[in-house]
Amino acid sequence: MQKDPDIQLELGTPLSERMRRGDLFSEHCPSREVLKHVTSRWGVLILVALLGGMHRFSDLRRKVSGVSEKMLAQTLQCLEYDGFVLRQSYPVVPPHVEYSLTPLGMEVAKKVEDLADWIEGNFPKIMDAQEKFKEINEV
Amino acid sequence: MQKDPDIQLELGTPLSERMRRGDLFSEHCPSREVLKHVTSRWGVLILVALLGGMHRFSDLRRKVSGVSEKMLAQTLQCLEYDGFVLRQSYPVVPPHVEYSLTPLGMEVAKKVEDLADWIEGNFPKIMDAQEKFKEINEV
DNA sequence: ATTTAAGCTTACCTTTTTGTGTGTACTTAC
DNA sequence: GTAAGTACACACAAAAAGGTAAGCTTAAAT
Repeated sequence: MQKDPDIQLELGTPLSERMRRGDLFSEHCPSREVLKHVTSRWGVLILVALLGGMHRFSDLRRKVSGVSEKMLAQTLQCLEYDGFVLRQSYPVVPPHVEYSLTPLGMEVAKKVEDLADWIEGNFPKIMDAQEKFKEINEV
Repeated sequence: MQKDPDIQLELGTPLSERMRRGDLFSEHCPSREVLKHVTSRWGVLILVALLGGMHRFSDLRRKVSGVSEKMLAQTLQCLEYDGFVLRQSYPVVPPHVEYSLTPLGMEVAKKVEDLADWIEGNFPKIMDAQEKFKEINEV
């Protein structure tokens, strides 16, 4: 009987450790927010794109095809806030802004790229599995 | 001048290669769907949870705290469809269903866990960055 | 003289995602 | 006799994400 049923105590790990790293399995874990930014629809693509080096806003917009200006700006702000992206603006006309990865950002971006690459590389296998599923479940 | 402006031709990579792996940067790339399933709010947590071995529906519901039954069922179906999760149901009363990772699922799950672990482990650094951002931008 | 471009912001609207509550069929525990 | 657990499905509602179009500033290109 707990006051807040959301707080899960995992007895295997000491409390201090859980506070320091957060525990993604427990609700309201602050790490979930960061995870959301990183794994968001456009977050993934932007991070991977920036692994290729510095990009201007419009470069990113063209590279990550399908993203709207609004979403690009918003996602970049999240990633900047988390310390993954560095934004350098030069106050000239027309505006000139450069986006790049911070050292911290490089690390996450590599993890994200790993995942993305795996999916791209194994896409044929996945499609096979999907076909089999459809056959079996007569969809 | 193209009929479908969404189709981006990246001249660095041969066409056959792009068709086989898909290109996440181009809109409507089918891999984006799979990526969405895997990086979805609950997809990440479910995959990581299943790395710990077979789970029943309710076990997962308790472990991945915050997930609703509806979302759990839906996400599991997506992951099953993609060939990442194996569902074995025993027609007894009350119902008994076991979920586990396929070999393919283990591979993605590891990539996802890598990412999740990195975020959990570096969360203090991220928080520091967030604090600095707030100071500088007087939020 | 008008268009184009840069990098956004804002308001408004649509689509997608997620949550809630209910029902089901049956058994075991209280 | 009633409640709880099991693994969902379904209908409805709320919330979040995303798209669209306009505006801003100033200079260069047409």
